[in-house]
Amino acid sequence: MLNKVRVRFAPSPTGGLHLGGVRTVLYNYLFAKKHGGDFIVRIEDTDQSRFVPGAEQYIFDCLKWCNLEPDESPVHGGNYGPYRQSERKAIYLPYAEKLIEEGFAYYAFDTPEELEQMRIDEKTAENLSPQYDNSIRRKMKNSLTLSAEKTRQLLNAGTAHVIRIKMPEHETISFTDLVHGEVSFDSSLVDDKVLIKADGMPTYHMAVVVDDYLMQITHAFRGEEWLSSAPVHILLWKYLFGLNSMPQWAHLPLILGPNGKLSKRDGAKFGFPVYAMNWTDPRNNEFTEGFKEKGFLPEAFINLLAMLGWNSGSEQEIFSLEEMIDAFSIDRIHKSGARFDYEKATWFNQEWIRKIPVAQLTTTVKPLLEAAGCTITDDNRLTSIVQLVKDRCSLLPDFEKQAGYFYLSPVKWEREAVLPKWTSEKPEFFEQFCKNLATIGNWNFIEIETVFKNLSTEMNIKPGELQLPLRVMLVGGKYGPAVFDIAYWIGKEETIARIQKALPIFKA
RNA sequence: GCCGCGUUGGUCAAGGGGUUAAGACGCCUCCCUUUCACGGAGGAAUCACGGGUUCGAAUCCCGUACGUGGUACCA
Repeated sequence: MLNKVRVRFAPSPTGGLHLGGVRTVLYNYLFAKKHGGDFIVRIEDTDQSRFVPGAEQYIFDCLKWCNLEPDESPVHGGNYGPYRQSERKAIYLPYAEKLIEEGFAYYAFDTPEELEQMRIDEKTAENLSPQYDNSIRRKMKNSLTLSAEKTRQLLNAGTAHVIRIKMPEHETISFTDLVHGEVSFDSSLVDDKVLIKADGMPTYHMAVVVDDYLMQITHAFRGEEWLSSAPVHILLWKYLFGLNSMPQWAHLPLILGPNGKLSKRDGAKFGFPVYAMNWTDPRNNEFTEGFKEKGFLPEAFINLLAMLGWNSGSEQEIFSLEEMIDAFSIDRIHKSGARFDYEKATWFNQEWIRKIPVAQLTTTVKPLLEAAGCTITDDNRLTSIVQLVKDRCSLLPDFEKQAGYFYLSPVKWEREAVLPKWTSEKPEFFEQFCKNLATIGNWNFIEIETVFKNLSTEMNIKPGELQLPLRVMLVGGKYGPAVFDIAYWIGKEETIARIQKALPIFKA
């Protein structure tokens, strides 16, 4: 590659950041870093009616959480700004006017009502959604059908108008997509897309081309939903800047939900997140859950996303960001959409909980436990506890159950779990056990176990029949690591206290 | 409807003319553990369909079906 690699993620700040969006960011980022290039975030806020306050900040918060920081953006700065299209409004019109001069575009004065009427009038069984294309445009009110004088008149009078591209007739437009290979379209089947809207803002089509050129983008990754409008972009590049400077396109496969395209509805319906972080729409207070708050580690989140539509060709599935950068290549991106599997997603998280350094894990788990009511005064003790239980957790909130009882005495017990084996000599055992525990000088799990085993031998009760009741008394249920480890970390007094507190409830 | 893109177990996928068609998630059985996990050993389950081309097709070609995206002064 001759030029420095420059890629961009271009979201419109209209709501939460979707799984697919984050994956697009990730592939951009991986490719840029792999080739020593720049990753740019450009905000595509050309639709003022869809502007949502806070959405832009939210996007940057998500990128930060994922550790996918841009090199250039409205908040990170850069030499190709401004990075918000709304702030670039004045840039686009001259290019559109140039297209008109050269006969590649035209003014159109049709009102929204007239367009709607056209769609009704022209609709037939063979043409369910009529487009403003080469067959229709000669029936409409535009600078192609109006005299030059009339057009000038309308323009001077400030008549509302748009600028549309004039799609050529029967021309095959083809290009090589980095993911799909050769793709071609018949130009007469593509409509005359609006380039500049009546409010003077460019549409996406105009803005991507001009901005990608001005920002010297070399590779353009975007979702496959854009593939159908690629011919418009190709033509614009050809007319405006020449095909030689056009970025290489890579249309990424879609991420699908349990049935069809993945939507935030699916998340609500099936109980998994689809946004990177929690998002509340300020317009209607509609809340959508995020992976972060659901208890995913960012390392796991980007890892699982990377594997949805790409793989390294090896059997490796767990990748750190650095490993992904190293292994990434566009030619191993799949052509077909991938269905998102929440079970597998949680497996990735489980793997990452085990993989990241325990100190780092502890830092993220601590506030969770505190929020659940645990008072944590000794970080070293917490670290040991996290180490002890982390194999049992696949989502961060699992730590509340698996580590909470080290701080909070159980308030209810799974009596049913022990009742079947709860014979009359058991209470006797535990009362004596408490007395014996009290005599232990050096409180460690070997001592505790020894005392336990000795007494069970003495009373002729199988230790196995005693362990489960002990566990339930200490933690409240059938879970957690080895019982004697638990007793050790709870401490002598607390262990005895918990047994004595639970005993009457089991007797009843 | 029209146009584009796609189709390997339930899901993610390797493989791209000759393979017993990898591996992972999930599921099932067993071992370990008298908790739950982790770990270990097994198991069930796949090339959408129909035609070609070829000695030979999951792999190449053509149809069909299905899925998916687009068909806005939204991105």
